[in-house]
Amino acid sequence: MARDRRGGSPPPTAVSTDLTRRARIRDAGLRLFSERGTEGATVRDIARAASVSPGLVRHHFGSKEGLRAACDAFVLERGTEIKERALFQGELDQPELLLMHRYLARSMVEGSGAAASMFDRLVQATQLWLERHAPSETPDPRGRAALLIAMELGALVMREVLSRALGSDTLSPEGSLRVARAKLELYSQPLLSADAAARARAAMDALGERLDAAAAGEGRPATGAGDPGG
Amino acid sequence: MARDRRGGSPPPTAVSTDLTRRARIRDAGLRLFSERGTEGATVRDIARAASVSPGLVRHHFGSKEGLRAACDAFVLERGTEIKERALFQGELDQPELLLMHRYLARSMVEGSGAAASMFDRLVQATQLWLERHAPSETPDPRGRAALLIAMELGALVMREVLSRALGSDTLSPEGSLRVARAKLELYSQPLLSADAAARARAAMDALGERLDAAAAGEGRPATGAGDPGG
DNA sequence: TAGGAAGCTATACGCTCGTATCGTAGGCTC
DNA sequence: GAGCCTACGATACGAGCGTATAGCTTCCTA
Repeated sequence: MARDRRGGSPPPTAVSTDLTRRARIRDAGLRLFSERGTEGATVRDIARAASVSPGLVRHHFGSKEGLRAACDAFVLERGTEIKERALFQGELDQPELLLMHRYLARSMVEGSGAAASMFDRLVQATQLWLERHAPSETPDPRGRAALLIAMELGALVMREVLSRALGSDTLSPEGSLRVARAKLELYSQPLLSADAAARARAAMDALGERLDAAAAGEGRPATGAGDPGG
Repeated sequence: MARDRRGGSPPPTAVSTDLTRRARIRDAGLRLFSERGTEGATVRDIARAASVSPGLVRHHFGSKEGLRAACDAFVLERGTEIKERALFQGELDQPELLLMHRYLARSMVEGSGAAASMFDRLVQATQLWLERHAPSETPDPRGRAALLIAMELGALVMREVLSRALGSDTLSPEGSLRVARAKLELYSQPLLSADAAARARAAMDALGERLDAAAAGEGRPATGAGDPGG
């Protein structure tokens, strides 16, 4: 992925950016995949966005799926690096980080292969964060972390409707500040009173026992309960 | 949408279910749209799932978009009814409710028109729920509710990766119980200490002031901060 | 300085999609 | 029972997709 500039019809002048054409294609793929999904983003569109012929996409990445895999790999590699920089050096307002997030969120909705491993990685990091900053004697720390990450990413995926409902773009400075404040609100005070929580816990324990009993005798199934409002 | 049964190639015998063919198409659309998205679900597949010719889809709904609109309308209408029944009569384990949820979540990811209005409706209901059960002197109750709903739906959309990470299907009795417990955990105890919350709040206030100042003089933008682990 | 390798475009093939059109069968109205 | 409306299937069409291939240009190497 180092700098290289060779042959081709257009004479070797700088073309819009100083990136390799290969890198330009990858970046365009990253952006269009996260905006429109794997199906929605066509090779031709990606090529156009990179100011390149569709054939070149195939030349460099073999196939659309190949480009997809390359994007996955890139996010997996650079993503963690960028995220660490953001977390530990406070460089939070990187548009690159946002792009990675959006790409990941899309991938996870669509169930891409690399998305799953990235999700696992995020869950593990979150679990560590939770153990350090929000300890709890929960019997299922991994479940707690996984659900939190899924919900976090959800807010990103729902960006469009969320923006509409709030009246301001979630990605704009004002909108993201508003979301950040709301998130702070949600994270700093419990939604359920100790009373309600205890009642819900009891109900779930009962359900769990019923489930265990059913497992032994192939009884009727039962689904979850107890979420506020949604 | 009443019962009707007229002409057609197959003699008037009962076909697989007792639903109108029109209703069968709508149901298949509901299912396939929520499983594969608007692009992923083809008219031919939907027709096959409904044991019907592709032409009949067009006949009844005009176009694929028409079918989509009909599904939206159905969810908008029946959805609230079902949800109310679920909430107020405790009938939580309806597979129909789950289908509606999944359809909605997909719609919102894809930004369908009706999804937006449904989202608004959900936000309003959640806001009421929050005011009653988790009062707070937040300056932005609507923002809090909207974010909560977006995150709730996110967990649904991320079902695939979430299931993979947890090791058990989120929709199975065991899996959904586990998710419900994790959710209870998250909702019943704050993730941020009063200390950390105060610090974050101060940082956001500072950011907000900087933003207001910039608004007057067209200064440089700045993006949000302060989310745990994600 | 000849020749192969790499970057790149242009063009075309085959497939699948949404949609349009036509033909047919049954029920309703007068 | 003639005429018409509605339900429905079969077939076809054009567009857009991913992909294959051929050919040109430039650089590297021997």
